[in-house]
Amino acid sequence: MRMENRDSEERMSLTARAYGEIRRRILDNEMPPGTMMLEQELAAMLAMSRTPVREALIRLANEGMVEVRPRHGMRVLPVSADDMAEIYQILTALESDAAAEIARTGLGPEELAALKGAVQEMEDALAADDLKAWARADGHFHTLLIEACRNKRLRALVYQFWDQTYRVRMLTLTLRPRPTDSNRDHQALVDAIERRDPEAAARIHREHRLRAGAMLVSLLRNGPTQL
Amino acid sequence: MRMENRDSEERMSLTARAYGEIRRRILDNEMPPGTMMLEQELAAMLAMSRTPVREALIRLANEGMVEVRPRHGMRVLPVSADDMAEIYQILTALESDAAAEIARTGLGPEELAALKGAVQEMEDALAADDLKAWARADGHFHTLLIEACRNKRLRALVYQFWDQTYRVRMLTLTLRPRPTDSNRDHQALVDAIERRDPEAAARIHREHRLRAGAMLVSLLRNGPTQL
DNA sequence: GCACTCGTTTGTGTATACGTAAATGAATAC
DNA sequence: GTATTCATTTACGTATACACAAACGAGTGC
Repeated sequence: MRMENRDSEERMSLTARAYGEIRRRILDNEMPPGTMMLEQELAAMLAMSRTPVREALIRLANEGMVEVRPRHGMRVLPVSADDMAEIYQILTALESDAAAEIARTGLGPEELAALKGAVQEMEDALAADDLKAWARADGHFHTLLIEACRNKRLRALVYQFWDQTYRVRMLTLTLRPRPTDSNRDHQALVDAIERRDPEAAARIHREHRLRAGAMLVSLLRNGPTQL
Repeated sequence: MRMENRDSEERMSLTARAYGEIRRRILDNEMPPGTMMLEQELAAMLAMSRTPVREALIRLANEGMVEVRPRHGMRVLPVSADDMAEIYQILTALESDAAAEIARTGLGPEELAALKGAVQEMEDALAADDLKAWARADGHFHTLLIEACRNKRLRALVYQFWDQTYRVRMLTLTLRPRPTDSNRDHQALVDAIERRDPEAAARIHREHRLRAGAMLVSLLRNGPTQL
């Protein structure tokens, strides 16, 4: 049980392990924003030498998760309201374009069914007042959608920026209003894709993300702490 | 004479120098697509040890310029027609969104004047049949424009993908039709920004990039070699 | 108290060392 | 001539070594 996971982890390079492990700790908030750690501390924590840690940090820094400051080690980057606004502008542009492309190309019946299933998951979670499950279903929906995009570079970018919003979304989950209109958006988006209407798909997705971004930004601006 | 340049280069870290130098050689086609080099060869070429070279390669690989294959060193990535299509889809989405934002925010008179100056440069170059100068002016225009975008993450992404199209644009410069309609697009875009019309700005930029992308893709598909 | 100098500590940037596994090629069998 | 095995080479992944410069703090002068 879960043997394949351990196996695959064990045959990965140390650099890859360091990257995955540090990233996981940041996303899980085990290393909250602002956390500073020296290369040596990370190396000790992960039971390896500084070399693979440094290489992992270069990637994480490129992806905007951490900052490497000359003498103070790595710092887990906080996500300010302004950062969030920037990230959502990018996600909005990329994802709405992807939605248009998907609607133009069309989706197979099983893919459409999967999307509808995810929408149903969201409805169920909302009915059960299970916000955690709702967030999972929401992630599921958007993952199914973006995976249907043929552009692998675009997919990679979207995943990268999702990562950067993950912590904030998790931590604001209980602060935001019930996501009823979010569910409505998703249903409308599936409809637009099903009827092969690229303009509508792009517009719906754009407004969906603009609204989500604006809400998160305002929560961050009014909230006490910077995440 | 160019002393400041040497100085700044000399106080850079070796990793930064390796990154800049390898990137330059790739963009200038001194290391054409497909070129394979071992870490040791690069290190010898740049008169440093493998360590900074490896760190530079990690960044270059993240940015999609090279591929690092376990035992064959680094390989300068070719840009296929499909790659170009992916990159232009992303640039189209990001830049047209940036154009809309700029039109919404509005530009100061000196920024508008600079843009108009760049358009004039393009006209002059085209009149003089100087394609090199035209490409420079075109780059100048789009740089001025994207620099007006407040979103630094978006700017960085656009620069990164421009880099990846640079070689192809240079090498196809003489193969493409005279860029008269390109100049017209730029003039129309400046007008849309000046009258603060975000929808028009986005639409014009979108179509401008879609056309440019389609042209490059078709040149690559019909051309003999992959760049 | 406050600024300033200078020695000390420490983290990093880079070079180097080293074991391992992939690639290569020779030698053999058919 | 083709396939297979095995020894050799070699490029890489990782660990370690080391010099330097930044940060820190004690001590000094005021």
